[in-house]
Amino acid sequence: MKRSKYFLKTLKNVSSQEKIASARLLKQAGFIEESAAGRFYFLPAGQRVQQKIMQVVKEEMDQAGAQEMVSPILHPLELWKETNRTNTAGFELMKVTDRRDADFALGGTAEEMFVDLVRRYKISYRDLPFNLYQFSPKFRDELRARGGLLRVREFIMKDAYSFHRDEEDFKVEYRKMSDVYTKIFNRLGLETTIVESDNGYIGGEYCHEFIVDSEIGESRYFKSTKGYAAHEDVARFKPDDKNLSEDMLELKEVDAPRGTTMQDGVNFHKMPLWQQIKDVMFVDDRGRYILAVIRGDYDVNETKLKHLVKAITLRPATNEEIREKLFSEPGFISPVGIKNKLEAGVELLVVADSSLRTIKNAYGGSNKKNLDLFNINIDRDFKADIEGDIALAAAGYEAPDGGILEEKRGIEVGNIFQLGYHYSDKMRGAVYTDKDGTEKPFYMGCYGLGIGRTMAAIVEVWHDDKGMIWPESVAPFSVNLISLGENEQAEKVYNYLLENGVEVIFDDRDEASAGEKFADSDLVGCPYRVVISRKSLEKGGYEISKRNSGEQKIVSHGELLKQLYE
RNA sequence: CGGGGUGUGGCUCAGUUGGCUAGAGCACCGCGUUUGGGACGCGGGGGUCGUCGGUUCGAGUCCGACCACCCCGACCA
Repeated sequence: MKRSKYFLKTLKNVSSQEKIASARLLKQAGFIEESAAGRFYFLPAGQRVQQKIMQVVKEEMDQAGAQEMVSPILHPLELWKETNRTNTAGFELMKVTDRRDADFALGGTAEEMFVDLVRRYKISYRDLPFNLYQFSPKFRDELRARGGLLRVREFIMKDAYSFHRDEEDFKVEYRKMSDVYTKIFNRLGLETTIVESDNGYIGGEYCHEFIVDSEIGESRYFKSTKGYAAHEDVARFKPDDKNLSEDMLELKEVDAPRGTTMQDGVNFHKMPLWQQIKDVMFVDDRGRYILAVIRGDYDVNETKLKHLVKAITLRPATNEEIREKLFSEPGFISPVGIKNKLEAGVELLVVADSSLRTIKNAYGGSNKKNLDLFNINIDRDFKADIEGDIALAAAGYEAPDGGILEEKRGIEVGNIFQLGYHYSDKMRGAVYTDKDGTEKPFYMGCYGLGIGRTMAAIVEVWHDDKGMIWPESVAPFSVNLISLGENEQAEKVYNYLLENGVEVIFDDRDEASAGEKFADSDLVGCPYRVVISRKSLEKGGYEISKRNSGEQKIVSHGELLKQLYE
């Protein structure tokens, strides 16, 4: 490709507001251009990169036995109603209506479509397992797009869906996909951490995200010094035992004219924070009151709580609700005796965090203003409806594997989900015929990979103050050939490289100065730069330099190809 | 949805207490000179100042509404 004719307009000045390197560089180098917020044009150079990323993904997916296909982008809305995702999808679903008033969702993910496809056939256990995937535009009406390609409203995603007889068979595929993803990202120049994550509205049993560490990433996760890694929403830790050797003392009420915060309790009673009980009242989507009870030095993890009580949404209860519906007092809520006063029709679930088993003789509120209780002990003084892990992890805590948790930030570039029977249960007829002649639901998995976000992540990792530094696997061109007043010789080299299958962009512009060509070359970031000038010819050939190391030397015409393939 | 901010040639921005024909740099076009780190000279084209309404002799500038975009938060595979 000749630069003089290539639709690549690099910019000298780019908005000072753009602080994220990948967004700034991709725009400045003319790879992408924003249409409306979160919707991007991929210009020729950007599209070359995008296609190369897709090519790597395709090669590895095919190698793993997955089969590429494509589904419609408009999904019949009835399908989303079947799985109730019109309400629970985490992103606002975009809808369109056709002239006959038929409603469609603009696909943000395609579980329903693939299940709907598969259930149209009579599938035998002999057909299983299989894994179908596609590259297709996805639409998500995000509240806020940000960071160039990092968070957008329209993007190309590789999404794959696997169908299995049972969990055991699924697990083979899940592990395989995990390996495939690691390999894909490595080929793209990215190191990823596999992080346990929340499955969110997709449902299913568990999932993992692939995260590229980066300061500007939006995903926060915890990593143990011994290897365990989990998203902050689901990260587990071992609460340390505090005073278990103490004897249980008698429950007693004490005057406590104090403020309503945890710290007020500590200051007033001069007792440690961990010995206090923290009580947080929520209301869920069904109107149930949920009292989360946890050790005072920990915080409640709403995601864990939501899963434990099987709620779709949670909100904090208001002070009025606490007083008028639960007959308690904000700042003095207690699990002790709170259920005794409930009116008919008011449902209250007491959820205790396992950390309450690490302390004895706790102190805390009494459901009455300015009165506290001492020596509260679980089981003896109150019973939990549900007991489990609802604690928010933090840096420095002990990880489940015995290491110490460290807080990390990163960009989520892919994820893999165990869907289990989530979709095949909800969608009628999503069954195969087993060996014994009975119909059984599919056991499923799905596997997503954002192409544009991966591109942004590559730039975040691979750039310097002059521009991007593309790994060879995804560079728009391998060679940026620059002629400084030696167009005739350069043209020969250009044709020679093309004939030998080298992807080259030839900067043949007469009107651009040497400095401009060099600056552009650094900005665009092709792995190799080859300069042909009077100076290089005098030294016996062409100057070749590597973008990633800056290493530079003069090579003769005959050595050029060898240098590029080294 | 809450808080903050910005809308002026394609881009980055200036434009004073309301006052002459609305400016600069970059980009673009023409001619010429240039080629090892974002060249130079001369000439040129391009703006209903986000939209609508209001105040005024007069509005880019003041007021109101709306729209778009950006940042923070909420939210979020």
